[in-house]
Amino acid sequence: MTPAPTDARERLIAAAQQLYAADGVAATTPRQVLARSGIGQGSLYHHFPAKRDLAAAAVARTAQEALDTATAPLTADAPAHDRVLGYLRRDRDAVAGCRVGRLTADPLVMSDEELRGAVGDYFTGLIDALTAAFAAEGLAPVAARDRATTAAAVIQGGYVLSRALGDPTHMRRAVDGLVDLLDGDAG
Amino acid sequence: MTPAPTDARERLIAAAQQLYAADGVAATTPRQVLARSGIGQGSLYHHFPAKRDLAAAAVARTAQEALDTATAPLTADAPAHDRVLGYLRRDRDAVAGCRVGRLTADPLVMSDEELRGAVGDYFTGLIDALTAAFAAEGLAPVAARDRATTAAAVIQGGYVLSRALGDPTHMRRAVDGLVDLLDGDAG
DNA sequence: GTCTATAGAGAGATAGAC
DNA sequence: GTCTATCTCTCTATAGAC
Repeated sequence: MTPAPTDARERLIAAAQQLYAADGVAATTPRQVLARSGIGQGSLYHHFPAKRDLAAAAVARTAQEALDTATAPLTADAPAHDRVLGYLRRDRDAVAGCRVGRLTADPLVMSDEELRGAVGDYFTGLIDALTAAFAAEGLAPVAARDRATTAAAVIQGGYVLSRALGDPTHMRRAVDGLVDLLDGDAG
Repeated sequence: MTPAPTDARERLIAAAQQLYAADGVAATTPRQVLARSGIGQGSLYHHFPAKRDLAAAAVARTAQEALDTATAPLTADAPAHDRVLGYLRRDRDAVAGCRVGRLTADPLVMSDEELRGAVGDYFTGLIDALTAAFAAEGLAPVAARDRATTAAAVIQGGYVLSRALGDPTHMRRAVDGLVDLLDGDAG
């Protein structure tokens, strides 16, 4: 009749993920994680020797979840162009910012090789999936890779603009401008 | 024979700007600003009652400088298309990230109306300048605005990708992919 | 206007009972 | 494995002499 052996651990990770999405890793304190998770001080340091270790677990989880979400439309059973549009037009909370992309501005993440690696892996996976979709549209390898990078950048930049201006419209405009070019309306 | 009356003040702002570019506002301590500027504790709090006030001065300065730099190629005496390319291909330290864009992930900046406003004004000015350039190329107002937002997003996203992966190549690819579309090589 | 010294709060982390 | 209590360090800010 043992309870889920890592329940406290999982609750700590979930609480950390939520707090990191709002304030980043460096600005989130262990006390905040305890308050949100309802777990006690001793348990936190039993499961995670230091703040950095909790951060590594929570950031890896967030990056994996975000990659799954992002690549889902790109690997769907549909024409390549529709898959790209599915990625670009996916529902997003643009004003909240990208929970992975924002970590590139977090000093604690960028100074830790493992944390930084998790963020990098997310973008590598995303660009790879986009590159495959553009290649399936018939683009040459280099052009597909460049265009995939452009598409990922438009979404990341759209987050930055919408967050800076407190308005989701800017994400929409950034995507509309790219789709316009992709559909060859102008040149 | 009075010395420059605001010399200490200016040195504090300059030191803060450098530190904010590296670590952000929230993670930069008054002690670091003192160490880098060579100014004493008392002087800091004489010129700036609180950390927030120094941040307001330094962020406003950085945003203004960045806007001047960004719009210089866009307002040059050249054909509109060349002005846009001048903006897109400007020399950037991509791995360092955008010193303004990164502030959208800073809790201290985003929770302060004045600081957030300075960041927003930068992007408003940038998008306006880009919109004017695309309109001068003959694009209709809405299309010009959307495409301007896309261009600004590509640069901001290029910063995020290059920083996440520690490689300036990704900024270059994001720009190349956009230029490819702008020049109508594909569609 | 600048300095040194220091206060008060909260950070990250540890101790040790249960 | 979880708890409460507490330690040490650094943070932001103030005090008061010069």
